[in-house]
Amino acid sequence: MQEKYNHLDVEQTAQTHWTTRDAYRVIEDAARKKFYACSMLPYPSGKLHMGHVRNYTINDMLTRYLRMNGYNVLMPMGWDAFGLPAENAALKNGVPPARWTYENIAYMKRQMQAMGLAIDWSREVATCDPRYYKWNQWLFLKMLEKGIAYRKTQVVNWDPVDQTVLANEQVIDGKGWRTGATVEKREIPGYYLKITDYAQELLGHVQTGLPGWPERVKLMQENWIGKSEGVRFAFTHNIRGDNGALIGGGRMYVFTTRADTIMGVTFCAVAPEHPLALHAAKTQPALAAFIEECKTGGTTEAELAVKEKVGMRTGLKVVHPLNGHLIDVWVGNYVLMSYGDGAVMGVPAHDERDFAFAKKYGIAIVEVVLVDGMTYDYDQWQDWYGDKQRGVTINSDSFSGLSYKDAVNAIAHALGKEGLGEKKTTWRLRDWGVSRQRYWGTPIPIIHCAEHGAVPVPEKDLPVVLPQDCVPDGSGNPLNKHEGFHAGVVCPICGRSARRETDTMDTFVDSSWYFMRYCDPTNDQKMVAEGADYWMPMDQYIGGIEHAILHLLYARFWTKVMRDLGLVKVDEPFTKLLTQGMVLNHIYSRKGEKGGVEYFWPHEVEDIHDANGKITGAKLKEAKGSLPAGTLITYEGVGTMSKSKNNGVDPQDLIEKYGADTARLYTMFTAPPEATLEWNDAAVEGSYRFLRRVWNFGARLSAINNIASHAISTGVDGQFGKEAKALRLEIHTVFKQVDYDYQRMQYNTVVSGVMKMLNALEDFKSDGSTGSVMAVREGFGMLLRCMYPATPHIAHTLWTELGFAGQLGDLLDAPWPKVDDSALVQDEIELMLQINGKLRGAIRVPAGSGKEVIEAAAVASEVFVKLAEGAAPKKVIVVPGRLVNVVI
RNA sequence: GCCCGGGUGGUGAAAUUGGUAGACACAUCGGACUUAAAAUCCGCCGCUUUCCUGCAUAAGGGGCGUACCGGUUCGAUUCCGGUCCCGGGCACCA
Repeated sequence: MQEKYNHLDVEQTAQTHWTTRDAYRVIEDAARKKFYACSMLPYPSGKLHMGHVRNYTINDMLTRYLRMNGYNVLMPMGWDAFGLPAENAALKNGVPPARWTYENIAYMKRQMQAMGLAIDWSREVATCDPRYYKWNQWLFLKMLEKGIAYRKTQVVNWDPVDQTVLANEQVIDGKGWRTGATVEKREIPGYYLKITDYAQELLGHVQTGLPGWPERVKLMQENWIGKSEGVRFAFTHNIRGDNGALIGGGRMYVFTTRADTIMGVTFCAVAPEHPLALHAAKTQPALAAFIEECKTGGTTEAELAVKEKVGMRTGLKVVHPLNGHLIDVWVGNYVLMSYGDGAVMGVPAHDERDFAFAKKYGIAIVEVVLVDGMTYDYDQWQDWYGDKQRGVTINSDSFSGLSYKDAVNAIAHALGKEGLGEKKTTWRLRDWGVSRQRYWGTPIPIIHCAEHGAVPVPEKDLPVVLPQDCVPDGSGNPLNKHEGFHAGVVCPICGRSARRETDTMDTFVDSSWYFMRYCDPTNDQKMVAEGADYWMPMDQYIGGIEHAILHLLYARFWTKVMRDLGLVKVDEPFTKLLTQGMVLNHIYSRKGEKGGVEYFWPHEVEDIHDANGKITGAKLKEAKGSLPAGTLITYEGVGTMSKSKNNGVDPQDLIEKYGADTARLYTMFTAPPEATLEWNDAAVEGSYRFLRRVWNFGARLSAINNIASHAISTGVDGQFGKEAKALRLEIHTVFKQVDYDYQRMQYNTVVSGVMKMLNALEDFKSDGSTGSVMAVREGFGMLLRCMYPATPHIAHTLWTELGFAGQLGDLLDAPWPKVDDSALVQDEIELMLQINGKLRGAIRVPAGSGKEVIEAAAVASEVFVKLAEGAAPKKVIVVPGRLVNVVI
């Protein structure tokens, strides 16, 4: 074999071997234990980034490990190929999104192949392929039929200059990203999916049906779904609209989880779009202007939450349902029309936000809950004002003197008697709006007829194919102007000329079921074929923690819809979930003269540290453009790697310089899979060095005559000398830990274990006896199999070169090693000795000693005698195999 | 603002979840090999030397130490309460 490790040769040869064998094609086989291990499908942004490398290496390690353990393992791959970045690239380069996307896919696929991933490429899926998105359209039509999909207005970010809808990402500080114009909220019609119909089941399964999911993800989903029990009730009024009818039937509904405080209501607030607000604005120009002002700014929850809470009186009054007081109706910028009934009651005494609002506008504060006899201070909010558990109602007529629970029951009962309210469960979760005013997505299969309105495209006409030749220019959806898309379109009902819907679907639709399509990706008869019954549910899903809520919740919902339509049998798609941590890198920027921000690559700057070693800033290493070397650069901290911030690391450089095995080993070794990884490329060299050491050891071994014939025969302990026994104890002890770490997917310590194995083998002084050679061969054979899932190329080559393949077969399917218990037997063990909980020394006792023997040894030890100074032990705690603690 | 997670040496981290804190590595430094360099191999590597023994900044012992403050326990990186900082998500980025 070659004396020097040459990663190019090794990786090429191994990959050719696997390709020739068609090693990764898997077929459904009911006789074998199946395992479906899948990564979240990548967006084809151009190149792989380190997050991908990390994700797929985890997936690949799992796949190869399980295959050696006898499983029929599926590892598929696909492309989340629709989306905004392709349109942005088109704006920049004038290249149609389709071409850009397919070129990226081709490039990234080559990169994945160079990484040596055990992907079954025969199942590849691209979501922009009509054979795929046809089924998005098909299921959407089924949902329309079932009433799961419906149409209503949605609020979007509107750029008044470009006359286009903006994504939240395209709104920067309330301004359009390209025009700088102040963004407005605008209501337009769109399609929604009734995920709220599934809220209870989605919540229930989080709590009981997903034991293989991380607790933190389940908690996040639980909070997102946000079940709350409360009371929905109405204030009454006789305000009439222009048509003479009572607005809202004379009722203004609100929802509250604090019905016990209803007697403390001193105002109400409605959303700017609420019918009462719009009615009042007709006669009050100031109010109309205020409502208009509320429309500025973006739509994100974060933005609304930090916005100052402001309001304006409408002059309208409504009647309190229990005490008959007339209550002022305000318009509040913090009330959302899309949440509940678009109106809230205001109880300043017991809600922090209402308190602040009341102080600001001089609204009365009426204390109606007393906590532990504490004195209410009307000037200053205290946290206990909102404490419902310890409170007792006061100032509440017949509802006074009650606990929270009793007060809510009594008040709900009283409202019920009047027919003005009842207990209700509400959800924070909102229905899923799937309409996007964009080109590069799945066309929504609807035809608009002047007479019949929005008419579903007949199933036989699917797919509605997206034209491939559009180049977005930033002003609206190019499908509106694409004549071919609308040519010859007729209403399916009356046959008269009509227009296609030009909205496309949210790309979360694409990613909500692709993992079922992998089971039979080109089937043109069925959305999912029988293969899905074999592979689903997915056994292990792996992806970024950033998808903990939206993607995972939508995929769970979509699966349940498919189940209810009889397409699949599973309730939940993902049995186990591993949420990989983000790969972060430092971000360096500088404000340009014109106000824009320029980002710098980490390698272009040198950090400036304070006395504690913290980075406070940076300076340019070399001149760049008009900026001289040494120019001060702002350090923005760490953040996810992104193209726009110039802080991505291209794995291609690593692969070319050191090989895929080094890139894989490094990403696995540097941090545990679930942890955030702050990039630091100084340590890559070390991983390469380790592989070279493994290679060199293998080369030395192959030089020993007949090494291949020294197969181990377990259980024949007598054949090993003392040194060989010690080596086997070390190797098998470490292997036991490595195997445990494989099972819990803690791959960083798997790599540590492999390093420990090599250290032990290198330190071993062979006496040339058969036992010595056998122990080394056994140890190295175990090492190769342990490192193989992480670094398959080098392991495959050494395995073959050293003749292991001849005995145990191709490493792909070689049997996973077993711990030889006889190698773990020890005569004597060491226990730590603590006195009063402090470590003072150690004692040696025969293995398997009982508590009495250990106690006696501890008390008799030199350390104890010296420190106890004759005092008798008060208590002795023995932790088997670890330590003994004597309390005196 | 709200929800979730994290914080351990110069650096990445480990500690099988209450039992030897820093395994395994990276970097720096010191040494071997070499005419030299590279490569390789070996060694040191939390703080405290105004805590003690010592000529000693050698060696040994002691004390402190897992973001910070407090608590539970024979024993806390691990459990509980509070604070600070960092990261992820917040429904049209994916």
